[in-house]
Amino acid sequence: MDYQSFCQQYQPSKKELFTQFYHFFKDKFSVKNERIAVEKLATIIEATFKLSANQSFANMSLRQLSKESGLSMGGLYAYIQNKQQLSLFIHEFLSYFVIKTINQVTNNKGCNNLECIIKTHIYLSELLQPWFFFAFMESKNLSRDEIKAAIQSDLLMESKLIEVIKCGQQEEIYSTILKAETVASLTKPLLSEWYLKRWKYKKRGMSIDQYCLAVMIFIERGLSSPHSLTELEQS
Amino acid sequence: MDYQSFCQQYQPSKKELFTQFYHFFKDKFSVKNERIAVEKLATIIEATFKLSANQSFANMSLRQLSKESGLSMGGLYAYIQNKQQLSLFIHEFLSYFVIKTINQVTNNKGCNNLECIIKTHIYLSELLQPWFFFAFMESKNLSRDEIKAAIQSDLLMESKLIEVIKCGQQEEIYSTILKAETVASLTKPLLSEWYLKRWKYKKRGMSIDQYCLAVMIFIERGLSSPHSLTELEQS
DNA sequence: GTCTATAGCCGGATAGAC
DNA sequence: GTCTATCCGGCTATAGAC
Repeated sequence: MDYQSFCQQYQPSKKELFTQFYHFFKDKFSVKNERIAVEKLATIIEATFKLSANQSFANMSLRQLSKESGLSMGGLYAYIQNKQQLSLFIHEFLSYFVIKTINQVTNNKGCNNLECIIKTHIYLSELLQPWFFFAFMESKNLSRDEIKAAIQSDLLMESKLIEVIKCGQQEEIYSTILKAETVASLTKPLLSEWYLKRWKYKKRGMSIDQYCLAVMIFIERGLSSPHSLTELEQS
Repeated sequence: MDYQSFCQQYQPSKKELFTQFYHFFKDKFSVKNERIAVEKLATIIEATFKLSANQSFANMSLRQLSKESGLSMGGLYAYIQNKQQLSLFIHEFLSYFVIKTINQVTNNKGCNNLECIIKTHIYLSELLQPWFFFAFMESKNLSRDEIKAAIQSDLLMESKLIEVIKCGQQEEIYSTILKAETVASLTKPLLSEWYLKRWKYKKRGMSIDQYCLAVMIFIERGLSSPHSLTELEQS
């Protein structure tokens, strides 16, 4: 699986994405016309990403947002009840969407190896980079309960990693110098790195698949037992 | 070198730290009595860390800060010219302090190996965890020029890493599958992970030296050339 | 050096016309 | 559905007493 083939199967168009978004929170919007709502929501969310990427969500005023999105202040409030809810919407939908996609991928492909899980996460974070970036940066401002909900997709990813690693360790494909939990924990920041510092790698001319490869080399080697290392080196 | 010995040599007391802080910005404070200023600055900065850890610097009001630090609103303004400057002070001093310490360590010890550089960074980030956390989270709100300045310690670290890795590659101790720049880039998020998620590892009972060991295993293996891998495994 | 009191502004949110 | 106009609270920052 490479990025291109992943996209063909799982990349939603902007319209598809925000249609799902609309239906996920349907009853919360006073705007009932789906066609209009989907379009405006896309504008609002994207403007939010743009503005809070430079400053931060807290520093973004709704006046700025209204200007950037082309809606009036009043118009904005047809889509959100208050500012905080806007942030919440983003967190909750991302969490839902990530979990859904991860489950899809792992089920469909019978893909239960490290490489597949890691690539799925990196590819997803590429497709939804502003979402991931926002969720990472603004997670602090959620209330306890909201954090719990938003963290689920993170936990799912981590548990999938641990599961696969433990499995490999039992089959003695992987070394047990490091606990599965430790490897999983060290893997996660390598996944975040891609969407947090994407500009850096783009600038350097590193493609997403090259990045995945580098991460895989790191992890596979960190996990490799002595007799498998020589093979790895040759491949 | 372990954490304890690092502390003995480099850990500043709170008083020492904020005395340096005071002198670094001396002319900016209207309070001239050093004894008083150092003490109050410590209170203010620590209150800032506490408050912006839960919310964010942007969401922290100066009223909250005045309550938390025990100074009145007016009193605060003897130490800062405005809110933004408070954030700037933290970034600038941290950058200065990190660069200073890294240079000290690498010079004193003739410590020019990967392990030493990585440990230095992780140990430092432990000593100054709130500073590092703050700098990471609030870096977005700096202006372009300020970012450049604050990023210097980051660059220094990265260039030191690259240098050492390239050196090892030339001596054929390290493999060249991955470019030195790539390994350095993948290493940095592993360093940040410790101060960003410290509670997680504390809770799990993982000590800082255990964490360093795990990171070193990851990286050394990612870099190891085939003939050195077997040795590594046995050690 | 530090406080209280207050100026002045800006941001979130709402009412009501269209 | 969307806009304009406006309210009101809270924020940063300052003036001036002690």
